[in-house]
Amino acid sequence: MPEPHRYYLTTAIAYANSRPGLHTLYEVVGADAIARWHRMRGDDTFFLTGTDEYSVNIATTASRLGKTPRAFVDEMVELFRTAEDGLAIAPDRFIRTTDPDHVRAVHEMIRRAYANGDLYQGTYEGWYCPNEGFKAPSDLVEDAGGVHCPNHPGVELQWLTERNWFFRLSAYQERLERYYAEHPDWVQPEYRRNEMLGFIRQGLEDFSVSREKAPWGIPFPIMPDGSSSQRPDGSWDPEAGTVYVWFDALTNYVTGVGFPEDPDRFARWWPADLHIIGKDINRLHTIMWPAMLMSAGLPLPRRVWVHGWLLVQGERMSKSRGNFLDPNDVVAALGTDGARYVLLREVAFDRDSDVSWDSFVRRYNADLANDFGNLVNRSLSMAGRYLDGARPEARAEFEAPLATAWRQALAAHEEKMSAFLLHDALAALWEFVAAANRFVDAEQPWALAKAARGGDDAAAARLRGVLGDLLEACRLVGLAAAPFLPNVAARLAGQLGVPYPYGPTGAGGPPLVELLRWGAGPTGGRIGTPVPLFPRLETEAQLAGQAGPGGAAGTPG
RNA sequence: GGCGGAGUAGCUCAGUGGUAGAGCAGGGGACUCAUAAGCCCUUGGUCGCAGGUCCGAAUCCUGCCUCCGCUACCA
Repeated sequence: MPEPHRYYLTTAIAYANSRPGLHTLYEVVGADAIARWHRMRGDDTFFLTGTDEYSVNIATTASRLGKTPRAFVDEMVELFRTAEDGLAIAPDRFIRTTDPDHVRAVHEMIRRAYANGDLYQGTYEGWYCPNEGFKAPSDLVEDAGGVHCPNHPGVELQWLTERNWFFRLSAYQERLERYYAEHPDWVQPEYRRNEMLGFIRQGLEDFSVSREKAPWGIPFPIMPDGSSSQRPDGSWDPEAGTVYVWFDALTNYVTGVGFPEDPDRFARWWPADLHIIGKDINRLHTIMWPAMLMSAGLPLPRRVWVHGWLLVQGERMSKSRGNFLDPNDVVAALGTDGARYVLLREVAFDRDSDVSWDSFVRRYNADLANDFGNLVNRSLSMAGRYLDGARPEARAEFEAPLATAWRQALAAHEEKMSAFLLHDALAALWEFVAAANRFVDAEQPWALAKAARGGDDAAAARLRGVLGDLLEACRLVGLAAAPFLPNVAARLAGQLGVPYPYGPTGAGGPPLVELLRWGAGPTGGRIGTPVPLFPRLETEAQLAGQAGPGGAAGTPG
């Protein structure tokens, strides 16, 4: 199958209610690596991420801090962008639900649903927890004192009645089931698909898409009588209420690529190739969102990938639990590329994984400092010492044992990347790194060098071949791992004395597959000065010191 | 409660009928190019429990125990 010429991928937009946690940016780091992989392969890539900024809670928090909601989210967004910069995340657009074009896109989605007969006025009523919003009866606990929210037992519940617009999700059950049947892998991993299919088969209820009493939101564009809620002066009639935040949030995926104002751009990028989301919002993305798109007459995304959570001692890392790591601390301790690597290697992309400072440091030292970093360092040092810094060429594929190992490693790596198993994709590359380290000990270049100095021409030739193979191995791993290690990849190329043709976001060079062939590097030239790419981290205590007070999760003591 | 998944070495996991595996962590060794890294060897498991089928079960069947996911409007 030919590679698609364009690739559009998204993350869920992050809820801008407080500073970002590592567990939130994990998803963005994974998406960024996939985006870079596509850019380097030569695909025209559009990577969208951003922030979800409307909600009653945000308005409440802002008010408590004496700020306007807008001023508050501006501050939060700045924190997200700074943390993402630290992780070398390079979106093609950072979308905010407060962006003006997004408001217009949401209005268009609402109008289309209305025109399609999928919106009607109804009444929503139920127990309302001031901290969490409306609660389903099954989510409440009842005792002698009455009914309360299990998460906020001290907060008194209110019985509220809202007149809302409802979306006719019930009308989409069959169409969704058919879509699932005709696109069996559109939700992955498979068990996540099965959960949603089971949910659909239970029958679907309509859901509300407006809120009467949530002023911090996108104005609902339609009055109860079906007329526009926009007034002559351009403002929106507050009587119409606001758009339910999930309807708003999901729409960001089409806003980001030009809906509805730039039809050419939208036609080029939509449907999305990939939505990457957390398992907690699976239903929104694989039931509600496709129904919204069907209603609007738009094609459905090709794939939704549901990743797992970061766990701390078996519990979900989250801001409310307070057991989260600050991404800035992790970057300070491990570096940008080190942080990206340990996150994506240590956490399985298809399920939950326990993380800790200890596991990060061990992974960093074992894989980056000891295995790969040291391989680069020892290979360059030997070339500098034994060959006077002249860059030796790799041997031909048929006489280079590492070339065979590379072919296998690359095939495994690409298979895992295509399946979004990022941790396994890295593991495949690192098996090759281990093979290269074994190769050094098997060949003993220092012994060859000694023989060569003694006038053994065959040993001298073999030495050049062995070192050429090793530098080639380093070049190949550096390039293949570049979506994960974008900064180090460029530095490594400099040390190896080979060009690095890709730009800061991974775009601009030749298709990666060409440069990943054994022997595809330039010939001749000189190597640079070896400088450790990943300085070894000595102790956890040292790390904890660097990490500061925010680094609570898994810190000893 | 219903549906689904999992329990294998200290940790994370692979292994769907034929003499228990990997990585990391732990122990020992030889080497020296290297970030005291790398390489080689190695300790360690009644494969959740109890039955059953089979010449043979981590693997199939039954029951039980434990854990997890989904079971609709915080985002």
